Amino acid sequence: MKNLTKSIEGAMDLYPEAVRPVERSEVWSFLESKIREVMHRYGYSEIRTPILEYTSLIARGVGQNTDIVSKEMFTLERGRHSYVLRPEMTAPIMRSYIQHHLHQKPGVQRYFYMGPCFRAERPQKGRYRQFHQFGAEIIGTDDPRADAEIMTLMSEIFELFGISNQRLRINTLGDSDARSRYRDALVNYLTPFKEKLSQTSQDRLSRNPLRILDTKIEAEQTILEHAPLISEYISKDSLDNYELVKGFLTAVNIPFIEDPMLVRGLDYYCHTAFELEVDGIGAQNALAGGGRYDLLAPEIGAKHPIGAVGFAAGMERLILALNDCEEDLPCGPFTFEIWVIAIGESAHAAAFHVATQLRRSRFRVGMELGNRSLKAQMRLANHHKARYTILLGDQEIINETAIVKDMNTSEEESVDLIHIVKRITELLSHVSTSS
RNA sequence: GUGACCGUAGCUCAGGUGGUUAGAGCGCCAGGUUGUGGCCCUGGAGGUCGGGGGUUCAAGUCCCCUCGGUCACCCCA
Repeated sequence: MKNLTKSIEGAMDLYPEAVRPVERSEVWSFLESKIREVMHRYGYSEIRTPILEYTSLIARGVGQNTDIVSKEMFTLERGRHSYVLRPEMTAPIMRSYIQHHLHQKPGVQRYFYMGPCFRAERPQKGRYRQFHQFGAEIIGTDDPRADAEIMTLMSEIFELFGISNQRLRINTLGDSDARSRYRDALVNYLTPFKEKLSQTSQDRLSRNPLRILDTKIEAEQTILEHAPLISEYISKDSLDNYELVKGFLTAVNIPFIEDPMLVRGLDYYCHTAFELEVDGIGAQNALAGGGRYDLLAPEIGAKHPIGAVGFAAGMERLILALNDCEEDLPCGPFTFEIWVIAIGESAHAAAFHVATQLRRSRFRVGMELGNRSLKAQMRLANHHKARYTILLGDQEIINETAIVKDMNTSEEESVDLIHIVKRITELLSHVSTSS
């Protein structure tokens, strides 16, 4: 019998005060709000698309021969349709852009997103079956400043979180014409070495030869040393464009490493491609990646190419990279300004009333439910770092008062119940101005 | 999909070569204070040792299977 109280492999719960930062819900909301802030500052609006898409959209958009489509998709069949849990966000966003005629809006469109994606891989450090991506897209222009802006934005987000050892690697893949001519040249060069290549590389030689470039097998890297470079096949326009992108990056002090072997595993990329890596988060060291994808739109049904560039980053990997500076991440129990204590059942109603009044007055108020001793309730107030506790017992109910206790000084005062909100407001405004 | 290692309390982990009722620290609950937190002291709850099968007089410990986890290959965020 299957253990029913276990989440599925490679998918995790996020819950308060989890030991590992990557599972701690407070860490997630903290990071999400920071990311949102930066996105808004750069002028990006949030876009949310369904988690389910038609399988054909992803297959066409991402590319039939990619690893993602050929072996990593969670698909489900229902009736005559085949759906897929989205493995990435770019194709769905482009679909949405076309579907809602968003090109009709004035100016270029800037979008950001964050949410779960799914790939059926074996889980390991920094790689989960349900994982979360955040990213940004500029759609509607081929201006090289868009490429530079995307990388600048990406870099700033990681900089903001104190990730200083980031390395930005960039390359240009050229247009589709250059890519197909380069592809032929690479196949011509590699075919004589075919016997010396690994099985996967041999397969790729016919299906997706560019992917052989980022092999990690040393013998293959040696063979590739004298292979033709993609830069030799790229048009002058494209190279000029690449120079402009690099120039803009340099102008705003974004350091980068040019890597002519950098290729991307998704078919829709062309021209600018980039990857941001960092050490210390395991073998999956790519925090983010992206590039230009002008040809995605016609691939999924648009009449013409649509200039677009974007980046995608992994939330879980970001948190792993932050592990070292864990003191910057939220941890510990939820804190309250006020903790309301009822001593005995006769005080329950009054305590509930006081707590609700204060909550409606925008204070953060905690209260234990059930019948626990005063001592136990005080302990909870302390545990949650309440600044003041409000005590209500038999005597207070008779007098229509409450005891307000300052948890720092241990001083107590009696306050009429009708003035309780006013008094707490005074006390806490004093606290916030004096500290 | 392939490989290596690992599964003992809520958490972090002890439990040589099989041998009484499976332990510690932290956390949790209660008491020490008939209505007062943190510190301290005392006590308590909590484990089918991931699950199933086998070897044995005896299995947390050895063997097999299985389910998970972790890491790596591969690939990507």
